[in-house]
Amino acid sequence: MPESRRPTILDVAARAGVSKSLVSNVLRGVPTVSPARRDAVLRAAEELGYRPNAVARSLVQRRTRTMGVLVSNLHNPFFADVIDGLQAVAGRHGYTVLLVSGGRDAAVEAQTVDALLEQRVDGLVLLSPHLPSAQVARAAAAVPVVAVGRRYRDVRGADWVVSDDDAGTGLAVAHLVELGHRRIAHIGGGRRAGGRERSRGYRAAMTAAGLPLGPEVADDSFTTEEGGNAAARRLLDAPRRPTAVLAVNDLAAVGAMDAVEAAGLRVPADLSIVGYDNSALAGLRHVALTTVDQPRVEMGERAADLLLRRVDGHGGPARHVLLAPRLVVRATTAPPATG
Amino acid sequence: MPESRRPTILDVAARAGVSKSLVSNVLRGVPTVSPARRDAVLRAAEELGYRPNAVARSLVQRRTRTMGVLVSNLHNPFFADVIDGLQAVAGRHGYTVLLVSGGRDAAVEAQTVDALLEQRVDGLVLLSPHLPSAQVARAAAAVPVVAVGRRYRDVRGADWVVSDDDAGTGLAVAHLVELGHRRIAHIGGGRRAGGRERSRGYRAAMTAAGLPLGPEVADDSFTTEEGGNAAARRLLDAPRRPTAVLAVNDLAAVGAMDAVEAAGLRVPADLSIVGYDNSALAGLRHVALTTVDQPRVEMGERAADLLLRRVDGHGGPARHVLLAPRLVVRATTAPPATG
DNA sequence: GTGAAAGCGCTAACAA
DNA sequence: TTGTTAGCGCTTTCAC
Repeated sequence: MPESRRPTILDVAARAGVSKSLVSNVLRGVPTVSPARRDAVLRAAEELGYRPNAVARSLVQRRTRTMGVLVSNLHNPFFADVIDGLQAVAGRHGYTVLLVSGGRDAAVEAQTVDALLEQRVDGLVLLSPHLPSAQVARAAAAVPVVAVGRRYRDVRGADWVVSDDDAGTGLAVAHLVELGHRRIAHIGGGRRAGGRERSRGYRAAMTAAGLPLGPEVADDSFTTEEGGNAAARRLLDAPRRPTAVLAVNDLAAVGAMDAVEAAGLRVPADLSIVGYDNSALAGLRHVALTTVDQPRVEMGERAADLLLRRVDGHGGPARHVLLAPRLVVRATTAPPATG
Repeated sequence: MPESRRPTILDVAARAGVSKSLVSNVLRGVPTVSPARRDAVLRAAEELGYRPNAVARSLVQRRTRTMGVLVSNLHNPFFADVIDGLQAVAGRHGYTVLLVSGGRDAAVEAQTVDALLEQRVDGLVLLSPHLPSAQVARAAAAVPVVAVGRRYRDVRGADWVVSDDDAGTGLAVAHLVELGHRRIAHIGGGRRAGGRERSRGYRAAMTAAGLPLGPEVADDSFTTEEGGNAAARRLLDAPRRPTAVLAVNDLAAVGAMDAVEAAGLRVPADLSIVGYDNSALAGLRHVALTTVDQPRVEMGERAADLLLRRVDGHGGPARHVLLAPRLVVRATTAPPATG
């Protein structure tokens, strides 16, 4: 039950028998306060259960020491690690991270950004792949903005942090090639989940290895388990069956595994499969998927760094951070069956 | 790039040639404003890119129209749905949900609650199973508090919303009994993840069905895939092998599935397995786990309802909401092998 | 060392 | 219908 009225700095001052500015000084750790008064103030605050009002402080300081974070969808496990990284750095600098979910709806997302801006967050981190550039630009006109996982090339002044998806699929292809695979199929994600970059990396790496491309299928819908399953069924129908499949993400890879097993083939003996994201799913022993890991926590840390720098008034051109992914080899890849 | 100084209501007033209270009236939709002035104000606001300062508004109104939500761990997919429910109801009432993660650390969590309280959130939703009662009581002294997924019996004034775990495992046992199982083993979660209630429900249902209890193992560590795997290996060593296993959660169930298969048995032909939570994992075709679903979204909605009621000044004794779980039958349960 | 006073950007009486 | 005024709870000069 909330008490009748919450104590203010004036109540503390009255009880300690000092002025409110003295209370403020004590609470902010100003050193030029006599020990006696300091104790009196601290005691009074304690006794009253005084809690400073950050709203009032923010108003006069014209900064809230909060960073707003917009995520489109809390179900995407990718976000959790990024936010952990964000929060670690933010906390170290006395910042609170205010997380809001856009609820996967473009209109709601725009509103949500506005709400954050009205709350006067000192900066904004965007973890929403489908926020339109115009919205981002609008936000960036008000506060520093850094996007994670998506490049906003057309927005001046927004920093971004992404991981190098081109390189990631390159890593996967290199691994398969090293195992001896030559017919490496690809399930692409269309425009979703870094689909463009990942497919491009696949092609570049195949070409670099002197291997023929394909078979390759791609669609926005292939980023789910169902989609990966459907895609894999199509690939298995190909005249010469591939010996390995590189999927756009882990979910698609798991869907593909099922299709392969349903076709009476074994993973990895008959067909190797590589995913992307190193999600919790991939790490289950029941799945044990070879996959590509994005440095999610580091992405969050770097994003927070960039934002805090801007918030502290450092200007300059937009900064872009490209982080290297890492291959995680588990049990779904092996040399191709001979013959 | 943030502009030099953000426009205030005074800037808008000056540009529109009216007083700041008139601007305030227009922006708040007060009806007694002449159309001409209204248009002038709206135009001025638009031209200046004016965005109301919620900090100032909150200060004078002594309410922020925000609800703080503490989650202990963003990786737990349980939270995402609850928050979706929370946000849906909150949004409908003009409230913004401020989500913060406690980072799985008790000290950090306490600080985080304090930060939320200093931000003067109008109410608090606790989605953190291990926050100590003392903390909750402290918070509840300042603002309305509702806990989700945990009962705080010793905290006066905190509402809570939980799902009926006793009934949930009861449902699972009933399903297995109906299939013809009589030797139903149980992997308990100790004190974690509703372990107490779930194990109690298992025993009650077994007894009610006139079946002998056990074999049963339980430990805090059995709530992970690894733990479920270890637990299942122990159960399979039992003199008379059970024909079904009820696990404390989906992760443990998946771990158990692996142990069963590693022992050369098939699920569900040789052994049925039931999980708990209906996580995304359970729904994968690769897993297709029979499990118990908690009404997560509804839990969030109810929590928001309770909180908003309190925020609107409705007092009265603490309210407790107990929601019914639901059995989701998939492919890991079947009649026991005869003989 | 301490206190008085001004003001952050807004809302909400109250006057005009 | 519109404007004036007094705060909301705090920080921050600036005197003393």
